[in-house]
Amino acid sequence: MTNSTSGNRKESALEPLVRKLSYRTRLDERDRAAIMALPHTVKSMEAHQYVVREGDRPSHSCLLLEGFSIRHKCVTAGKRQIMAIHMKGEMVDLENSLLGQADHNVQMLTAGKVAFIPKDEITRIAFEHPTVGQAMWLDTLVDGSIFREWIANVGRRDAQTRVAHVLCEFALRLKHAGLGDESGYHLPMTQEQIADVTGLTSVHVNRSIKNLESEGLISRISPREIVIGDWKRLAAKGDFDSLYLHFTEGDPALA
Amino acid sequence: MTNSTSGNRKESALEPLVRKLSYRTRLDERDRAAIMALPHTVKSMEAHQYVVREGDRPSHSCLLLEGFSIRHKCVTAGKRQIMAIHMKGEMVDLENSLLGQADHNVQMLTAGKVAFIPKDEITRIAFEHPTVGQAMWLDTLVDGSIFREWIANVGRRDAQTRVAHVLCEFALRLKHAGLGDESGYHLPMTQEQIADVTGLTSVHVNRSIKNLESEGLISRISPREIVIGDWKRLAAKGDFDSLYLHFTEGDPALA
DNA sequence: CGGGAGGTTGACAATCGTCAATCAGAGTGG
DNA sequence: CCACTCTGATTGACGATTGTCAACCTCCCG
Repeated sequence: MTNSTSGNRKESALEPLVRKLSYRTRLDERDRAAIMALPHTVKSMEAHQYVVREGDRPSHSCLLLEGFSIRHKCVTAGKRQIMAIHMKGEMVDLENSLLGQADHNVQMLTAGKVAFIPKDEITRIAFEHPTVGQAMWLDTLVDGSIFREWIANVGRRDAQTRVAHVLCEFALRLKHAGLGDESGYHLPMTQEQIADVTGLTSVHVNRSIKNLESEGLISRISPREIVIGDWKRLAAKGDFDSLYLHFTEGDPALA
Repeated sequence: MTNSTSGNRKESALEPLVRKLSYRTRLDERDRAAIMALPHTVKSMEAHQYVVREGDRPSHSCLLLEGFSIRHKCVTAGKRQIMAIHMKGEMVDLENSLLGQADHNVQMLTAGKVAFIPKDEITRIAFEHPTVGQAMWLDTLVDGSIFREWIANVGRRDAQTRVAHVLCEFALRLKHAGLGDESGYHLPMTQEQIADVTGLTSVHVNRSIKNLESEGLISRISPREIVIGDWKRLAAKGDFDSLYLHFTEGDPALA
């Protein structure tokens, strides 16, 4: 694990955050500069390494620069539920740092890099640059929208539909992050991890994937290389409507 | 249905919002006055009446003044999932109004009153009074925390545990809203609605409740009058830890 | 008194979980 | 190059939780 601290040089590691926040909110030059100038530490993380643990009182908020991370909780009987998956450019710990005590774990899914920003700096920039604050707020609202869809996914869809839905969400989010497109992609998770996303068992996830395959909705080069043959049919099977991702929609009043 | 518009008289209907936001964030007099002065319309709503429908482009954000409301989505096959329940003093529509297009429905569970605030006024106050903006942001983060817990609830707990967990959450939230305490309360929902919260069927919710009753964890005067005999045992059965409600915890940096 | 919504119960079916064995691929050391 | 090992994927047999269907009950209200 290597650390590197940077103040506000021209090539700030926080550029992905500027890009992310600019997506739904128009930021002016001073806003951008203020984000880039946020003090931070970049840390290389190994796969499975914890970023935050439930019960912690984090002093920093985290921005994911490379790799994938998950949020999860453990319930009684040793079961685990994954509540979110994050990719390049996403803030993975506003919740835990701003709310005081972490109510869930944040863990690296793959190796990657994370920028740690003191939480006081987050609240400061939100106060001094209200537009930046609103942009982060909007981001939190989109996270909430995804949480709601996941509640519906695990609560009211059957196994095959759940898995298909997750595959669809991945496709669009990876495309949005510049990591693939809806014709196919590399799944960064094991079937057991997909099980923890969908509230199923790994055995049943395997069967569901095989069913999708036998119905011709997807094919696989290797177990994790997903090829989506017919996006529309897969989306229909997965009861997938991308509205909840709020990609193209934004409030013009905030632009 | 009666309407009444009020500008910024002394007794603003928005006082519950001030109280709510003050809970985790220290607001000064100007912040409070600005909230109270927000233009709004108060509307009496009937039970089952929709506040926002999926696909709408709401022009107003809503504050629940009296009664209970739910957020829900419909999935294929006519099934429905309730993603949130709201009570007095909660903003029930920041998500839908700020994100442009509504990704879910908001519907009254009981009769009640709702204050409609133009969404532009919400973004304006957040910009002009950053502390108020941060308070609303924090509120959004707490909502997100509850969403995450619900994902875990429907994803990884068995039927009886899910129902017990929901009963526990209700008890504490009703107490917090000044509507009861953890010794018991009146449930504002039918068993079918509890089913839509827990991802079960009404028949199975009924069996789960009866089981909780036969184990002596709760008793009922009538089907909806819940008496919690032993809070600790019920919380244990429901795998309930109130941390995720973030009642007592707040970031001192934001106070 | 009648109607309706919601609650309760039983019999049976289906989805999904558990257990356990086997397979496939990547990395390691000899 | 070849065992060896480890993790993850795959499959089958069986069991358990939960859903479905349908009946009946209870309470409230006009």
